[in-house]
Amino acid sequence: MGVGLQTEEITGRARVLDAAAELFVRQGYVGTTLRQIAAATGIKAGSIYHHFESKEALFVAVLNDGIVVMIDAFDEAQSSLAGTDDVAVHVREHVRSHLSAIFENGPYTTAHVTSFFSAPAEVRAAVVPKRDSYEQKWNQLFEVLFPAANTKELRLRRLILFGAMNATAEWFDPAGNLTVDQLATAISDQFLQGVTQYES
Amino acid sequence: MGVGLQTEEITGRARVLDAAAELFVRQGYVGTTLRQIAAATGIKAGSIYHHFESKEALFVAVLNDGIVVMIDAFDEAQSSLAGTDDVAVHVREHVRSHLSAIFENGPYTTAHVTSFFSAPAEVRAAVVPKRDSYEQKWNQLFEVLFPAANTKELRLRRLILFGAMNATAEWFDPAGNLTVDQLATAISDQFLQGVTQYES
DNA sequence: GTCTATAACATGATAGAC
DNA sequence: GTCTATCATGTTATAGAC
Repeated sequence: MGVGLQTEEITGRARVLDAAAELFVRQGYVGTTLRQIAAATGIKAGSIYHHFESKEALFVAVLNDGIVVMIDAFDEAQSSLAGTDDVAVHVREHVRSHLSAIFENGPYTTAHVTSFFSAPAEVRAAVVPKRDSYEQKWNQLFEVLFPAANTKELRLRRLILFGAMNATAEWFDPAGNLTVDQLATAISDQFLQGVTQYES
Repeated sequence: MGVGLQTEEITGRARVLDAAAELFVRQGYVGTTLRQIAAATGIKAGSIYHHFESKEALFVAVLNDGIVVMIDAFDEAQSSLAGTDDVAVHVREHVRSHLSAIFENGPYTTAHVTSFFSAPAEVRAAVVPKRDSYEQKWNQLFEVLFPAANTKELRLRRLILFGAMNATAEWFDPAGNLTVDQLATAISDQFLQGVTQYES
């Protein structure tokens, strides 16, 4: 639900969540302490346990919110594309929506893509259902857009695209020369046409 | 130098390094303790300080060895391609060599690609020179292969490709259905031609 | 080169007052 | 809902014996 990011009533729980998400992005799960999260929230470490039963539960909440943001962005993009048939437009718009979730929707999605794999097994297990449902949306999209390819091939292509997109969280600076939109176009073009356009 | 991986004389230092690399891959830097590394080596935690002056220095050594493996693999691939002009062959062979370094050359390279960005700033700074020299090799390769593109474009394409390649460390299972060679072909094809081949 | 022992400190978590 | 105080444990790192 991206708690605390959209409404005025920012509860104490949401403020803890916001602070935690930001710190997890910068320092990872193990590298972030409850004392740091508490300090960033403006409370003391012990008080966090009024909102979450453990550090792991807090992490699960952050990662889950991260996918929810991505899922919402995906659905919105899909709605806005209802009247279009152009494969390239569909791909570009969904790539843009995924990157936008990472760079323009707070730290939740960024925390998800950067620290899902390094999360403790129990945390990953708790997050996997929603994460799977997001991946299924992409798989289904690809099956519609590329009916000539088989499921296995498309899954591989999706993993390659996800790798390229999620890695941007590690090197792309939205305040730099390139905008998120331009980055989305570059990745989408690359995914659709490759680099053959540059061959001499 | 990939210490301890190639010769018979496996020094105590190299055995610590090997154990550390493997644990860093599985648990990350902060998630791995000196006691675990010592136990995996067959010594006690305090003894590690005979070989390395700190945990950070040990991490730096692992990450640096990881790039050295990649650099060696790159140079070898380049030598073996001396007689070929085919752009696709060059790209495929270098992609294969990069993936081979991750999946078939011990845990050093894997540790590098999975935990470079989450490493402490001082560690990253110590590793950056060699890392840069590897990236420059790719940039130079691309400028030769795609003379029609400008430097900025090629840097962006390289980052997209690196994202796709390095992310495989997180999901690809070399013991599964797909071989490393097949994975390399898929990524290389995707990079060169995109998915347009599947468009209806 | 490895050991034991320990210093010095940080961590997640709990209990009970306000 | 937040506080203080504290527990139990784990952490890197050091010192000196063997």
